[in-house]
Order: sequence, then structure tokens, then C-alpha cells
Amino acid sequence: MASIYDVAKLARVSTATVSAVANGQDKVEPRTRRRVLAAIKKLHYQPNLYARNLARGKTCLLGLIVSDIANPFFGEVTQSIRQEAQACGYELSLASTQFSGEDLVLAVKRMLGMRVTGLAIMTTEMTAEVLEILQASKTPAVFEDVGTVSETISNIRIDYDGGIFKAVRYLVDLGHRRILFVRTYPESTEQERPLLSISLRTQAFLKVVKQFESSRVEPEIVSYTGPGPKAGQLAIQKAFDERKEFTAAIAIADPVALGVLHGLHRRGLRIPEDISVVGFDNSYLCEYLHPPLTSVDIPRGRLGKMVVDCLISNIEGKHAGRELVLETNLVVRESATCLIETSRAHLGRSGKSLGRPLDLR
Amino acid sequence: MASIYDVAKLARVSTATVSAVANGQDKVEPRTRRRVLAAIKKLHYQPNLYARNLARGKTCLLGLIVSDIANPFFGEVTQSIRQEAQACGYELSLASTQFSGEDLVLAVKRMLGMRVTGLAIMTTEMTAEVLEILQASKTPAVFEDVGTVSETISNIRIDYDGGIFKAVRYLVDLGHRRILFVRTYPESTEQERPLLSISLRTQAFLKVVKQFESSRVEPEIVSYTGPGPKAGQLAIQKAFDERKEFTAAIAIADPVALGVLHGLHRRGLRIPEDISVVGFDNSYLCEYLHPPLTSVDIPRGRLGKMVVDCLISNIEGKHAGRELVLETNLVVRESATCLIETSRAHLGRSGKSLGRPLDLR
DNA sequence: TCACCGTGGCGAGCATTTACGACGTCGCGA
DNA sequence: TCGCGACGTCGTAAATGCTCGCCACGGTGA
Repeated sequence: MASIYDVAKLARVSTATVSAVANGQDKVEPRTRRRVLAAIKKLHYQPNLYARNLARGKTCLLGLIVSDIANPFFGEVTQSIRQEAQACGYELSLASTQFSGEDLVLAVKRMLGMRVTGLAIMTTEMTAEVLEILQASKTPAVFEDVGTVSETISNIRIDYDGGIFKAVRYLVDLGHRRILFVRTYPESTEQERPLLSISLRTQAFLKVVKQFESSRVEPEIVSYTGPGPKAGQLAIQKAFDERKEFTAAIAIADPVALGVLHGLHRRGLRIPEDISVVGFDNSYLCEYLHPPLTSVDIPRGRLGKMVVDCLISNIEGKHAGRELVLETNLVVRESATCLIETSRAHLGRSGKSLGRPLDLR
Repeated sequence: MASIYDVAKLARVSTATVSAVANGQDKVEPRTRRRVLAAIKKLHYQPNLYARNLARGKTCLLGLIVSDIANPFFGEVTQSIRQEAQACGYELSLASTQFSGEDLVLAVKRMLGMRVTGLAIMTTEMTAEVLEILQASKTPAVFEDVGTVSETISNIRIDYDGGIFKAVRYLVDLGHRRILFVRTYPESTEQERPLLSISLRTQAFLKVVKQFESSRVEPEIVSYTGPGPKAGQLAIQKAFDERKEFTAAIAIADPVALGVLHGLHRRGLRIPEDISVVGFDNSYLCEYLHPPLTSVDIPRGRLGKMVVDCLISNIEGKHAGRELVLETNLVVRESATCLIETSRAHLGRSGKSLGRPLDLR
């Protein structure tokens, strides 16, 4: 590949001039500029980014680490972050950890090696080592859902409580009292390590249910390990095997909801007549499922913008160490309906009454 | 961030020694090594990748450009490529074009600026400029579905013909004669520019149908522009509006099939009893749809491995300029069934006979 | 004639790697 | 015991491609 010297020689100017032209500075005479441009085109010159960044001493590079790019949710968020970053004059470098703590450390080190000017970490896993490295490097960073903030680190908290509250209230208003929370863990998880978003969502569910104590809401939880849909299906099966009673289910994420729906269908249950289902993420497919899935929406576009804005203000040293909150909303579709007594039959369980349905106003 | 000088000073050695230690060379005395290691740890030293790559004159970096990372299919392929690359000692840099030709050019230039040692381009769009730049730079590359190969460029051709042949034969064996091909274009498409995978798949359909001439198969095609599922739904609506007759539909991609299914449901049609549907990509959700979607599978894992293998052999200069073929397979699930006369009624069209169903053996 | 401005060259970094060479130590043979 | 060569260890310096501050040069206007 041609270097700046080759271009300089061909255009009979110094490398400084080539550099000026390549960077669009206007202090070059038009005639000279044209000569240089011609040489650049002829040699298909592309400035070596390594040399450039080294010389400039800054990179205009943002890093993003996610748990799994194959997950459409992260795909969409990545997309939005990339656009937002580009609009602000930054490039984006992407890494994926496959839910592995070691891979996270590796990815962070690599990002620091690239001297990213800011780093966003949106993973379900997190380790003390990462925190330490990040603190030491003083690289501006943004976490998602990790509680910690510091001088250079901000945190974006997704308001799971709010979203789940809306979902539960909706279900309660529909008359549901026995609500199943379906939780899944990615396969490669070492169980002892807490997985942020998962435990946060679970805690939110438990906390919210407590708020509905007076309505006698009874929570149930099933867990299963594996890739989303499959684990969802198996989890719902397990719930039946364990004779859990429920008239509505909240899935921890949409892919999981997909499996739940499938498991329910396979069992001959109708949705929403027999069981109501609510998802989480409001992914693009919700609308096209059968029935269309009611789901808690995490606004990706807003998230992306928030991440980049936050990162940039951290970089510029103002407002660092904040905790921002991203609101969530329930998007109602057709996968939940009001509880009717007949539905009990389909569960094939004791006819024990759940109390009369609430006034649905 | 600490530089190699800081480490050298703290460990009272030269930078060359630090370099040797950091790169795991064994020509350093254990005592010295320990001192250096301690200094590295203390300062949280991370070698500057820009300086390193510049000095080394090579990058061990593979580039990957896709049309849309938010698309789960690309997400999964990316994942598999990344793993494969890592196994071969390469890093992966990712870019996404949003189906824009200009973005493609930008992305390619950026990759060349990073001096990737190999570049994989898996986009539906392609321009002559990209070809020219790539040829000139002599960077080893792999395309997907672009026909061209050259001294440094290989091509992986996905065997759409084979996959669609299997799909059509399957449908024909089930008695279907009027088959609708549902095609969608991404929004930002300038229509005049040919979109590779889309036109390839369409051509494959037409070619295959011709092979079934003797069975009196009659093809129909609808197109719509927009994001997959939505466009699929609208396309199927349009097909009815235009009074196209069909008993089975093949969607150009799974997200599109999702929309087709949805549109059909909304119209009160049952699947597969009234209309059979076949998707394309065999994405993870097929299995969990209602009904589970029969789809043509493009093996992602194999694709990833193929891309990396091909790239590496191009880099090593052997077997460059090849065209490889990736086979595709029909994964049969429950969204298609044999044609029964009653289904005609649901279309509300003329009772014109389609001839007797084939022997289904 | 002088000051100033527009233009473009010069050279010093930027952080790292690597070839090469210096230095010291050790062993072995005379 | 001395000397020489080999080897292990580490430092020196050049090289990588580019940017940017500074300066020189020539032309223009006052």
C-alpha cells in the first residue's frame, strides 16, 4: 500500500502538504492541491490509521462491548450507538464477550490498547478486575445497569422496576393473581457470578409483586439455562412439571417469550384465552408474533443516544460520574387478556379459587 | 495511560526489554522479567496497538463488512466468523453499511486505512468503485455472492438455486402449482442499483420454476420496500389486491416470512391448511413460530468457517481467486402441507382447477 | 523599503518493535 | 592460570507513516 511519501514524491511536494490536503485543510494552493489529489487517486492512497492516530495522539474512537451481538436487541442498540457516534464525529469499535468474564477482561484490555477515547460496556457480566483496570486507566466509560459510578464512569440504569410495575399492574387489572416469571441464563454462565440484567429484572419483579400484596398477587419463578427460546420453552414445561399455578407469565426477554409461547401452544393452551403472556424488550418481532406479543419496551434509539451523549460529556469532563435512568414502557398488544374462570380448566389443576377478578374500570 | 517508557523506567530496564517481556519472548532473565511484570501490573500498562502495528508492519486483523448488524442472520454469521478468526490468531473489525453504497465505500476505505490483512464483504450492495479500490490495494478479500474473483479476491456463492429447488420441489410434491415469491427491498435502496442477494434469489426462483415447467408450475412475484416483516405483510396484502392466485408462498428471507405469516393470519387464513409458507435463512426463530416455519437453511457456522479459511488461504497466497459454494438445505417444519381442494375457497377466487395434485409418494 | 500574508518545507515527535551490537560471564583447553 | 570464544542478557538506535509547530521564501500592498 502506498504511503504518504510515495504520494509526496509523485506530486512533487512534501509529506506535510499531502497531509494537509488529505485532511482537507484549506491552506494549500488550488493548483498544488489538484496535483496532490491526482497523485492520491492514482496511487489509491489511504492514510495509515495507525500512524495517524499515533501522531495525533488521539483517536476519536468509541468502544462498545456487548454480551452477544447475535442477539437482535444488542444489534439494534449497536446500530443506534454507531449512528449517534458517527454524528458526533466518532468511530465505533465493537466487541462481544459471549457472556464470559474472561472475554470481557480481554475485550476491555484490547479497547484500552486501542486508546479508545470512551468505552461503553453493556454486558450482563462484570468483574472487579474490569472495574480496577478502568479506574486506573481513567478512560471515560459508561455502564449499563452496573451500579458503580466514579470520577470517569457513568451508569445508565434501565428502569426495570417501572416497566415491570406497568406489566404487573396491567395483568392485575386484567384479574390475574398468579403470575409466573420466566427467567433464563445463558449457557456459558458460571452460576455463582451474578448476571446483572437478569438479577435486576428478577429483583424488580419481586419488589413490584410486594407492592401488590394487598391485591393478593402470588409470584412464581422458574429458571432454565440455555439459549433464549429453547430455555423459555423448557422453563414453561418445568413450571408445569413442578405444578406451579399461574394464569399469566412474564418472560425475562422476548426470545424467551417466544419459547414460552411455543411451549404453551405445544401443550394445547390458547394465548391469551388460557394464559396471558408478556415479554420484555419489545423486539421487532413482537408485532408479528401470533398473537402479537405485549412487551415491555426498552427504547433502543434513546438508549443509544444516551450512551453516546453520556460518554461524550464524560470525555469532556463535565457531568462525569452520573447515573442516568432510561424509562421503560409497556406496549400492549394481544397476548394478554382478562382472566376468565374457564381458563382454570385448561391448567388441569385444583379448582381452588383465586378470588374474584378486580374491577377492570 | 502509561507508555512503555514509564514501565522501562520503573523496572530499570530498556524499552526493548519491556517489549520482549510484554510479547512473551523467553530471552529475558527470570528476575528481570519479574521486575518488568511487576511494573506493568503496577502501571496497568497496555501496549499502544497503533504504535505496535505501525512498528510491526502487520496487523493480524481481519475486516468484515455487512449490510445490517441489527439483522440476526448477520449477527450469527459475525459471531461465527469472529470465533473462527480468533482461533486462527486474528482480530476482527466490523462495519455495517445500512445498505448504502456510499457507506460501503467509506467502510472499505477505513478498513484499508487499518491495513486489515484480509477483508470479507457480505453485503447486498456492491459498487464498481469498491472493486477497483480493492484490486488496487491488493488486499486479500472474500465476497459473498458477488460473482467476481481476481488474483486476490475469492467469492463464496451461496447455492440459492439448490435451496430454492428443494423448496419448490417440496411444494410441488405437496401438490402446489401456483407459488408466490415474496421479495422485499431495504428502504434506503436506490432501486436502480442491483441488490445482489435479492436478485440472485429471485433469479434462482425463476430458473427453478422453469425446471418444473412440465408440472405446470406457475410462478408469481410480489415486491415491496421496507423493513423485512412490515414489507412482507404489505407485500402479501398487495398480492391479494392484485388478485394474484397462489396456494403457497416462498419468502425471500425469514423476517419477511414473519410478515407474510402475519398478513395471512390477519386475513383469517390458516397456515398451512389454506396457504403454505416457506422461509429463507432458517433463523433461530423459525422453530418457535406458530406454526413452526419450514425454511431454507444457510449454515452460518459453515459460512463463517468458509470465510475465514478462504481469507487466510488468500492471505497466504495459495488458492486465491477461487469460487466456493455453500450448500443450502430445506428444513421441513409445519408451515407447509399438501394442497387440498377446500383451500381454494379461502382465496375467494375463481374455482378454476389447478389440475390434480401430484402423487406424493 | 518594510511588514505582512499565503504557501509549503523541515524536522521533531508519537509508542512501539527489531536488528544488531555491547558487555559480562562461563567454560574449556593449553 | 590465563586467554579466547560462545552464549546469555540487555541496551541502542533505526524504522514505521503521519501530524503539526515553526520557519523560510517569495510576492503583494502600503
